[in-house]
Amino acid sequence: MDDTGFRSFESSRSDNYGSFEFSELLEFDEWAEADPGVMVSGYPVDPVYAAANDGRSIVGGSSNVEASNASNIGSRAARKEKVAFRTMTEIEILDDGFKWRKYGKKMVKNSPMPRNYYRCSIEGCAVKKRVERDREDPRYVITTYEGQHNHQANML
DNA sequence: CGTGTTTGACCTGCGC
DNA sequence: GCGCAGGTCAAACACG
Repeated sequence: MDDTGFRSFESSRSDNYGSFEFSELLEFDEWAEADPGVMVSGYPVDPVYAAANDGRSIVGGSSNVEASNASNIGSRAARKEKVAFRTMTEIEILDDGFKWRKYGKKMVKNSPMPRNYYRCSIEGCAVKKRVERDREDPRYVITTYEGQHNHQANML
């Protein structure tokens, strides 16, 4: 497992996550902005959502999709990944092993609750995270990850 | 003293 | 071309 994250998550959690469980993967969009033809046909495997899972892997393994399409462009960051999923939890600050810095809050019309925008604190890491409450189920939190980390998640 | 959070303002894209 | 919604930035503040 030499992924970009997905480790060091076994002993940092508290009991706050008692009611923490993944409900379902809402949606995911991946697109190659350079060459749509090389787009991976699988699913976006961002180690992030597995890390936030406290041991229960929701997506299983397979995290080498980037090696498949990075062969013709020659540069990384050739594609963005957006992963959104709903989580049943009281807290909205899901600690996935990365350090997040909130950079904005916006009131969305679709939801009575404002949406929060987070960004990875590590320099060079352009991963963004968007946290918002489910409109129909306030006890659910919709977390959207965008991008991939280029460092270890071991920075707590 | 350093880091992270807060909040309003500003910018951009899209729809009409 | 204008308006709306969403997304981002930046200054000030609070906290460790």
